[in-house]
Amino acid sequence: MSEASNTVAEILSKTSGKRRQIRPKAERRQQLIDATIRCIAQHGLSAVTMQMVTREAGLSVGIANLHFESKDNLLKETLRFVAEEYHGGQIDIMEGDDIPDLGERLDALLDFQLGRGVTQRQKMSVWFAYYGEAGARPVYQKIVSTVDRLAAQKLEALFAEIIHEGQYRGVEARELATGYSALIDGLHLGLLVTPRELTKRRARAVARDFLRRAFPQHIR
Amino acid sequence: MSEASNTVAEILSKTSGKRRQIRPKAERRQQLIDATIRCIAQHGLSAVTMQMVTREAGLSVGIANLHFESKDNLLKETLRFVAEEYHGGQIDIMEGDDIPDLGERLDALLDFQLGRGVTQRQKMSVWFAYYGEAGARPVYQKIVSTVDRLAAQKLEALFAEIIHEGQYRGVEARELATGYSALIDGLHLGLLVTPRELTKRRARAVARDFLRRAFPQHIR
DNA sequence: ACCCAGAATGAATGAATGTTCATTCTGCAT
DNA sequence: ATGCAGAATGAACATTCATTCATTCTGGGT
Repeated sequence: MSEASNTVAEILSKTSGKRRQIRPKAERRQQLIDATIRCIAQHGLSAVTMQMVTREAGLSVGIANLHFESKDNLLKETLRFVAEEYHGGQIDIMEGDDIPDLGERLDALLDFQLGRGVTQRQKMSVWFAYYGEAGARPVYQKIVSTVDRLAAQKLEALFAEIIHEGQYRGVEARELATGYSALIDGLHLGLLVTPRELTKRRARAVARDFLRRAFPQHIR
Repeated sequence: MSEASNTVAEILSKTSGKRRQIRPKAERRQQLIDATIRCIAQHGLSAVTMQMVTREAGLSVGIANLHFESKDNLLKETLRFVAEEYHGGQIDIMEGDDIPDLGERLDALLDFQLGRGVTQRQKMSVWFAYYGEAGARPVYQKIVSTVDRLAAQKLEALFAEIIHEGQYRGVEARELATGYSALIDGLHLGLLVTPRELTKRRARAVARDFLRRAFPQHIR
């Protein structure tokens, strides 16, 4: 009977080296979201399938519908995660008092927005994949605009502080903040679509140029 | 025999009011591309189906594969059309000598980029739908970057002319052109995703602000 | 008046994909 | 040791969609 006692799990562990593991719901959710991000970045949103995502996560197909109700929901939650991570990071820098100097704080913000390595590129892909669908999907619009609004307010507040400190004339915080945000978005697009023409180095220089022209005393 | 002489076309023309018409290939191609644009804008790139496109065009399903070889090809050609239309329009303005004053020419460019009505919104949707997939699809990257490069060169040339004419100091045409292009792209994104917060009017003001800060003598 | 090249049609086909669920398995509690 | 709650699996199913192609139709040329 020793041969018949081989369980499915034992056979699997011998052939593919994998063994079924039970993990809490929250962990599996994150695992699936991470896999979704990688899949979108590599294959594009429209090519992503459930099979692809679960394979990438090293799990079975059924599990995605166990922890998320549907593919639609998984994609929605993935967008929410990326949006909150990106905007959360910005907000932490902007309202963090660990960098008292306002000019330095701006620099830190720029570093966050245009820095990082491959990971950042993956997030960018996801970001714009959803933007592309946002025109037709109000759900996506809502998720993005909710977090976006808060970040925009913080940025405007930071700019207002800087304008006050530098006693700059003829500039409006609101207008500048809108412009800066748009500029960063546009640079991300350029980095994604035409990486040959726009390097990360140049993108940074362009963004700094914008800030320097607006706040010459704070950005040298 | 009079009853049996009813052709399919005649029956169709009585029930749906439509009659089969033969038109040259080029016309059908454009008709299908236009329908594709409307479908992408309304339903999103990932939801577009051949049935949807051909119904929107008022044609049968088979015809799409007759004039384009495949769905993939139809989508590719649609992107090419939108890209060339947008960049072509910009280039016409930039190198057109019908507006001798450089400041006015800049204004005309801005009008083209952020003006127009509903049509423009449709094109924007298409534009970003493809950007979203570009990270994973080199074909799209190539189409966009090809036309993009030419427009970028023209813009840089225009900026260089303006810098020379105004004898502006401490500004580089190349850097400014990259920044301006990114800014416009970012504003388009904002108009698409958060139309509540960013109106077309404000987008224009922000873009003009950028130009005014760079070329104060040319843009008042 | 008739012909026919090729434009147009849409039912049929097969492949791909999201979702379900009966079954198996794990690890904690007893 | 043992039981069991619920986590995990993946074959099966139903649907949707791109593509094909046999057939029908059109309009210019003769």
